[in-house]
Amino acid sequence: MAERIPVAWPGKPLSRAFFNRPATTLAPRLLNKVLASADGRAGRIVEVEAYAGAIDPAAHTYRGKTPRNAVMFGPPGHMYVYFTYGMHWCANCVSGPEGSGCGVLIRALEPLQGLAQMRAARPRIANDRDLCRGPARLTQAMAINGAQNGIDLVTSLDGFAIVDDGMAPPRNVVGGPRIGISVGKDHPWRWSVPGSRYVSGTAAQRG
DNA sequence: ATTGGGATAATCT
DNA sequence: GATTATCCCAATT
Repeated sequence: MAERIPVAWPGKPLSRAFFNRPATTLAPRLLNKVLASADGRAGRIVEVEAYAGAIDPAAHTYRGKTPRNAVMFGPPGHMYVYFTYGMHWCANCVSGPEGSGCGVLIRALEPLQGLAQMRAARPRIANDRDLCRGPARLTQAMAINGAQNGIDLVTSLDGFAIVDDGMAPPRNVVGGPRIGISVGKDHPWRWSVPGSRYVSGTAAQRG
């Protein structure tokens, strides 16, 4: 049996049960949790989007299971990492119930630890605010790519976990429209920490 | 705040 | 074979 490698931020890794909720329920609850790696990096989740499978034309899983999206149809708590726009990786955590093809896209982090490693991974970025401000930026900063597709965030055997360090999600968050999609724009399934400087998008998109 | 270039895999016709 | 994609960056206004 492999040994669990502690991640960089103190707290309790989220359980399988925590992830086993519908994406639209899980997403706002992930705000203020911490995505952490075993190699010393950590960032607080400040922005997320839910993708709701068969009922959501913007979801990769809308048209059923394919080799690319297979992880999303698996157990909750695993990470679905996909490549897009010819150059970018984005990371989701699979939500429940298993088989529903639903997940939550992590869109932005407030960098907490491993800043030097993040800067090294994104050498052109002058401002630490922009290290993890965007779904493809945070994967670069955290060193997430296709090699992490399908890893289990609950056991954290593959070096990543989402931990609860005691900070509650913001109260009274409201969902807004998702970003970067061409269909399903009517669903208000994007949530962020109000007032956070580390949320992605333009001022208009942030509200 | 807005533009346009960048570069590729998966999926659809 | 064509299209589009859960975007980023640098350069402009």
